[in-house]
Amino acid sequence: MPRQAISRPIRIASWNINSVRLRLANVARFAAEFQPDVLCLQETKAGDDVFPDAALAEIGFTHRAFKGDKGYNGVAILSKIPFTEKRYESFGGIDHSRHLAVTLEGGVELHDFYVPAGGDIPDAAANPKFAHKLQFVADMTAWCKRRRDPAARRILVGDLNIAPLEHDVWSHKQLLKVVSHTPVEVAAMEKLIATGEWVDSARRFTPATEKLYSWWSYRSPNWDIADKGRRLDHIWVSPALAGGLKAVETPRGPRGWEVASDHVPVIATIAL
DNA sequence: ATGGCAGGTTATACCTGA
Repeated sequence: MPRQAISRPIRIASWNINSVRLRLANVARFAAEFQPDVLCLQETKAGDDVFPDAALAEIGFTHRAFKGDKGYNGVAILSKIPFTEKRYESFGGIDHSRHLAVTLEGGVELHDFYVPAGGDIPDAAANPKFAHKLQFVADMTAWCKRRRDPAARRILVGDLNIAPLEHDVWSHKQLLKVVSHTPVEVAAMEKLIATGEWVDSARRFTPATEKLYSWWSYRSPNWDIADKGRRLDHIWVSPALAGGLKAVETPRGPRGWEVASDHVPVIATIAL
């Protein structure tokens, strides 16, 4: 068979799975019900030696790339579309497995990020985890600036751990001092978006005036009723790809599955 | 205003997450 360019819109998903080994059944169910062509995972919590590579191949992801740390962090790109040039870079000055990139057949760069959560105290002087998070985002911004290319065909997905818009959180006012929605983080993310000329794909389809979440705490027993969510998970595309966006879904269902992750997947349908 | 849960680990208490 000759290699063919991708001729139909493809479905690219991002999901913080919070342990890929514990939630293999969730991945299988998601693959069956939502038919992603590419699934980018974060927080796989598995070193490469214990990553469930064969089980994910069984689920139908014929192409897989992964990089994990023992018990923490970890990113993976699972795909039914061939990719080349698996690579990763270090951001934020600590050698965590928080970035993985591939080039999809057809030449689109895909970057999967897991930005540090940042701890509890939103003060870089008092909380090294918050300082690390801000440094990580600043490094991403510098990286975008170095790689600036208006014609580039790029997709950046992941658990970016920042909810930038007022209606990306259940209460803007109550979360202004809560890590993930503080003004300093939001400003850092706005700078990153502007520098990379990224298009926030979900907000192309859900107006900024409408609440939209991808994460609900495990600590709220009635997560669906209380609905105190945040939109921490994102799919961004470069301007050259924005015109191909067909739809973005953030299904709440997977948050209610047995042994659920506290994040739900985000899925973009896009013509490349 | 607070506390509430969950996963992983050379585990059985403590770190992480957000």
